[in-house]
Amino acid sequence: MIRTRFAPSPTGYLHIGGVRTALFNWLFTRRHGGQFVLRIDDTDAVRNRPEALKPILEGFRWLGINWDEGPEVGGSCAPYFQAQRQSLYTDAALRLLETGHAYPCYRTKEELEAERKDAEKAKKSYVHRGEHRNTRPAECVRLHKERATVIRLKAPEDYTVVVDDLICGKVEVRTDVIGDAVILRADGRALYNFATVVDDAAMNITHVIRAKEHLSNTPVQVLAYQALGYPVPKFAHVPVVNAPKSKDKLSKRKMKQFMTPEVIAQLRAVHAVPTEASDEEIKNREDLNPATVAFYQALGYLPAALVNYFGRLGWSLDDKAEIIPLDQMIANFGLERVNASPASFDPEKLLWLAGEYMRMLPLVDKVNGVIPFLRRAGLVGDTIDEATRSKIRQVVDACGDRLKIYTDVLQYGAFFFRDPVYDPQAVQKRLKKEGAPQLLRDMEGLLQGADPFTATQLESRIKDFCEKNGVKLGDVNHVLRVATTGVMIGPGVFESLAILGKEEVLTRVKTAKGI
RNA sequence: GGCCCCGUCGUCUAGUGGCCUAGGACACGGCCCUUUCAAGGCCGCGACACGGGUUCGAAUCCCGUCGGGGUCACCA
Repeated sequence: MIRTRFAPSPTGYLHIGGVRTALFNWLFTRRHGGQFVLRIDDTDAVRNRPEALKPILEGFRWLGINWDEGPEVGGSCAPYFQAQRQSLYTDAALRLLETGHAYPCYRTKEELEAERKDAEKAKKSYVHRGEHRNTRPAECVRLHKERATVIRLKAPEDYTVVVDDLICGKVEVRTDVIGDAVILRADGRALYNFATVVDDAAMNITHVIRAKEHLSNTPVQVLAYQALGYPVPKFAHVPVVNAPKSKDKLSKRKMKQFMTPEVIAQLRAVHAVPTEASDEEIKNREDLNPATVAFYQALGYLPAALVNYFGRLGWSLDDKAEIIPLDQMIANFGLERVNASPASFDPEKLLWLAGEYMRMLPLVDKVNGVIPFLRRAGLVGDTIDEATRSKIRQVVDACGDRLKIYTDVLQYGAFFFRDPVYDPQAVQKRLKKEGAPQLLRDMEGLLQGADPFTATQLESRIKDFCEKNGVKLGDVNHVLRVATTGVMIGPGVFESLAILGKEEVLTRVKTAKGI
């Protein structure tokens, strides 16, 4: 039985890099009918707030990445919070002390710092070897009982650790460059490197699929497995995700740089943030940063598109496939086809994919999907009656392929739900043009006489008008569009007029004449 | 600095010695379609980091150089 895990720390948001790693774990597990475990790495008590876990779980749920064991679902290896598993780490460390695989170390920070500097000066690896390395186990235990201190793992001498990585290949490291790593702090708390080993072993994890930055730590972890007498799992280190158009890691520490004025403007435009929020406040919203999943959710991306995109980032099915439905991805995902080199996150390709997924979505689903975003923007009320739903359906239909993400409905169709906001540029270009007022007067009559007030009826009448008067259809439509919608872009004019209805259209034309 | 990993169009990738004058996708440019904007169709731009080998033949194998990243914590 294949078992994998993902161990996020509760940061308050689901980072894109992490999602990609988690997705690879999940795909691999589902492909092989295994079990996927979510374990919460909450040992950093200062940084972790309990409520900071929720957004992460919600993010996974939204994407459809479900876990077989972990928070809220439980499992036979509970608890799934590392802060609650401390005794396991202590026991394991004590056992290592007793079996002669570990020893207490009383070196001060200053002494260690000096050692490190010497090593650097000598251009050698810094490898710490404590004075109690060769002290007898019983004596080590006694020493530690007498005065609790740091416990170090004893790296065997003259030995080569071999990590047979499923993505990176065989990596060999000699123990003479591996220091005796601290596994337990002086206050008794375990270090990450040790806690993961103990947990992964206790949870019977067979495949450790994690980010590349852990590759260098793996040899010392392998040593820990061996000292503990545990079977060593298979490792697969997936390359990091780089920032857009860059070779730098998409770092959690540099998230603010993605909150550009454009991004902030976009969040405002779709009402993803309170209107009264300042730019600075928005910039600090880690939960809405473009490096997080929630950002794309707030913009109305389809989760399936995100999954497809991240699945394709660093992994490929063949030489052609871009749109890969989930079932196909699960059926074909394999670590052999994961690229060993880093991949940059490309928001533009993601948007394209989002559009492709939106296009495939049935109209009913689009309508349901768009409603919360219309509501958030204050364009529809809490309850949607049949007439409103029907109107939304017409609007979404008229938007057609323009709708790539749900919030696009705001850009292309807001004027269907409120009075037009006249764009000065559009007014200048279309309504202030010579002949425009006369054209609008002509249109009033034409629109008045249109019956039924449908797109096809309007189209034939307007085309007829153009022919008789020797005007270009484009010129008429531009004026009509700006007069009734306030802007220069949007769905087809005929469809738009029909959706607005005769009465509303005439009102708007009248208003436009007065500008 | 030591150690480890990586290096094909701007980006995601195909490629495992001959099918490669390197294929696909996003982006970009042009044209067509067209009532705007999207979408669509066609065309185009554009890469094997560099230098040595091995071989009849190398993007693919070996060595070196350069470049990028990671890691060397009582962080995760």
